[in-house]
Formats: sequence, C-alpha cells, structure tokens
Amino acid sequence: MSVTNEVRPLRVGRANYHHGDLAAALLEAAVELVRVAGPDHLSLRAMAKQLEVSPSAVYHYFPDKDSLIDGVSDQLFETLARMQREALEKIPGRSAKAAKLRFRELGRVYFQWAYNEPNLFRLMFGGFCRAKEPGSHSNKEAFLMLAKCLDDLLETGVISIQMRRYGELIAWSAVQGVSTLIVEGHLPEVAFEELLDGLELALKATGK
Amino acid sequence: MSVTNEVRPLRVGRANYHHGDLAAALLEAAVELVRVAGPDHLSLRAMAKQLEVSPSAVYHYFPDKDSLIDGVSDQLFETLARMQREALEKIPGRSAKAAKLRFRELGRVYFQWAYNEPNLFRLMFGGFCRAKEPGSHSNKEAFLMLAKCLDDLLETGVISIQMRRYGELIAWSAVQGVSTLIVEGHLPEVAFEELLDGLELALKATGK
DNA sequence: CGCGGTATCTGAATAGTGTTCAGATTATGG
DNA sequence: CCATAATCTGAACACTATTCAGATACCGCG
Repeated sequence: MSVTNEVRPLRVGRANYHHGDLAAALLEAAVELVRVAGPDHLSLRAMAKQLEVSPSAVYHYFPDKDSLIDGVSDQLFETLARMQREALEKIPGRSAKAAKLRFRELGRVYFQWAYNEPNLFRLMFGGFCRAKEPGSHSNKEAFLMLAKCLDDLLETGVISIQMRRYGELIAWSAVQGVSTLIVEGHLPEVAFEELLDGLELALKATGK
Repeated sequence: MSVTNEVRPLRVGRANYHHGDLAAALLEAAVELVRVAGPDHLSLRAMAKQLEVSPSAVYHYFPDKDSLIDGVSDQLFETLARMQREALEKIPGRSAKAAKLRFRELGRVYFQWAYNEPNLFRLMFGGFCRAKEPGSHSNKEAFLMLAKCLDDLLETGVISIQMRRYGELIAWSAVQGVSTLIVEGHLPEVAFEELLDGLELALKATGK
C-alpha cells in the first residue's frame, strides 16, 4: 500500500527480465519453503524455479544463502514481536487480573508460534542465524513488552519485589525452553499451560 | 575394553575391505564433524573419506543420513546423561546445602554442555532428530535425576511442597531455554548463574 | 584343507546443491 | 535518443545424498 507500489511493472507479459521486487519476493518464498521443508532443506534453486528466475539472480540481492536466511530471520522476529504486541493490545486495564492475562498471553503467543510453525521457530533459534548483539533483532521489543508486563504484575501486587529482578530471565528462558522441548517431542503439548501455572506461582514467591 | 575388542582385525595392512567396526567409527566421525561444522554441514562423503572408505559403505549400516543423525543423537543424549550422573556422584550428603549444590550442578552440566559444544546441542534440540516418545532417549534418566534432586530439596526444606509439583517442568524448561538463548547470542553468558539464583528463589516460594 | 555362501565394501551413475562469472537484456538519466 | 547502470541469464565447477550391479574378503561347513 506504499506509494511505490504502482510503479513496478511486476514482470509484464512473459519477459523474464526485471522481476519488480525480487528481494522481497525471495524473502517471501524463502519463508514459505522453510515453513514446509525446514531450515536445512531450503534450496536456492527451488526458490528461483518457483519465482521463474535464474538461480544466479539471487546473488544480486544476497551475497550468499546465509545472508538470505539472516534476512528471513529478521522478518520472522519482527512478525513474532508484532503478534505479541497485538495480543497485548487486546487486554487493556490496570487490574491484577488483566496483568496476569497479559503475562500468560505473551507466553502463549510465543509458544503457539513455535508450535504452529516449528520450522520457522527452528530457523530462529537453531543456529542458522545468530543474534549480532544480545537483545538485537526485534527481541529488543519483545524484551521490553515482557518487562512492562512484569512491572504491571509488581504494581498490582501479583509478584514479589524480589522476584521482579529475575522475572524476564526466568519467564523468557522457561517459555523458550518449554517451546523447544514440546516442539521436539520431549514434552507433551499440555506441559505449556502447566508451566504458566508454575511460573505464576513461582514469581509470586514470598511477596504479595 | 569389552571382550569383543581383541577380535576385530581393524583394517590390517592397507587392504581397505572390512573395516572392523565401521558403524561405531561412523558415529564417532559424525560426532566430530558435527562438532566442528554444525549439524547442517555434516557430509557423508567427508566422513567416508576420513575413514578411508567408499561413500556407499555407509548405507550398509544406516538406511540414510537421517538415521545416522538419529544414532549420533542417541549417543549424545547418553553422554550428557552420564556427565550429569558423574557430577551428582561427586556431591554426596543429605544436607540442604548438598541438595542445593546438586541442583545447581545438574543445571550447570546441562548448560556447559550447550555452551562448550553448541553444534552438538543444536543437533539434539534443533529439529534434526525428534524424540520418539516424550521422555525417550536418555532423557528418561536425566528426568529421574532431576526428580531425585527436587525430592531432596523438598525433604531438606529448601523448596515448598506446592512448587515441588512444577519443579521438573520449570527447571528443565528454564535451563533448556537459557542455554539456547545464550548459545544463539540472545543473552550474555553471565545470565546462566543468575537464572540459577532466580530458580532457587522461585522454587522456595511460600514454603520453608 | 578347500569350497560356497554371506557379509562387506567399491565404482560408477543419477539427480540435486551453492556459487562464480562472462555476457545478454532491459530500464533509466542526461 | 543514446550511453550507462541495473538486472538477470546460461554455463560451468565442485560439491552433496542416494542407488545398484559387481567385486572382494571373511566364515562356517563338509
């Protein structure tokens, strides 16, 4: 819907030269291929064939396959962060109940993402790409959302002041871990809600 | 050191036929190659060349590459479990202090494994192999060790009875998660000990 | 001791992969 | 309208997993 949208010819007729927006098309196709086949079975040639483009065309937009995967990763982290943001916006209110719901929903979106799209989750956290600095990607935003959530829980007296200090670390680690363990078949699906129960109880701790 | 050790000819002279114990040699070479190059860059041909064996020889012991990776995975899970067992054996005693040390050490071995050998960790949990049933692999043993640890913490009054119920789930998930997040560069290394502090505090909860 | 059968491994071939590079094609600014 | 820059092609190279017919070495049985 941007202004530049009307300009590109988008491969008029059958002429194959000048795709229009090949970089974006490549990323889109890559996401889809990873989604169905897994990160280790992403094939540049398969992508090129699907976009009716020569395999070497890719190298005008990405220096190599790993760079493309990095691009996909960035996009996925942004998508996940957006989903979390949207989920939070649906639960307004400054009550303890609302704060608890937001906390659980934040974790639930994370887990559901992993559960619904295991291959995308694997690409993000399976060593195919690495975060340049701790808290890069859109992880920065995700981290801030979690922090805000915990602040709300503290203010409404749900969690203790001592545990607030460890909140982000424990919650993020536990949700990340349980997602991996369920996705890879080491834990049953039902373990996730149970983990949330445990987390809430644990963070409450000696406080209140 | 087993009895069958003396029997195999182990590739006498320069004759290349009949390796001796190719299956085990393949697994060993595979572990080493994954260790240095990552799970997605494991090459059957590179393995074969290293063992001075034809590439097709592999297929007499493993139906395909994925089966070999499954074999590697099983071996890695056993190794990790053994390291945890050995770590526990070094900390005897029924005191609260000993129980706390055992709990932390169990997590530390898990994390150190991930941190020291990220590529092996990725093979185990990155979707290259899947646990057939929840609690298969030598995860069963790892899970039992963790359960025993938590029982000790309960008996010595370190953790609350309520939290005992969520102990395995929270501890395993959190340690798994923080290991992934640190290995993949989303959290700094120091986050691990901090997580242990938080976990201990969290599990204590309203009890004692 | 020798011979047949079997387990083991080879060699070649097929189909697929990422990557490079010279050159062909199209779009665009002066 | 033409030159220049951006874009994409086609062929080639060095890899990869996998299959299969056939060669090789071992082992037990007579």
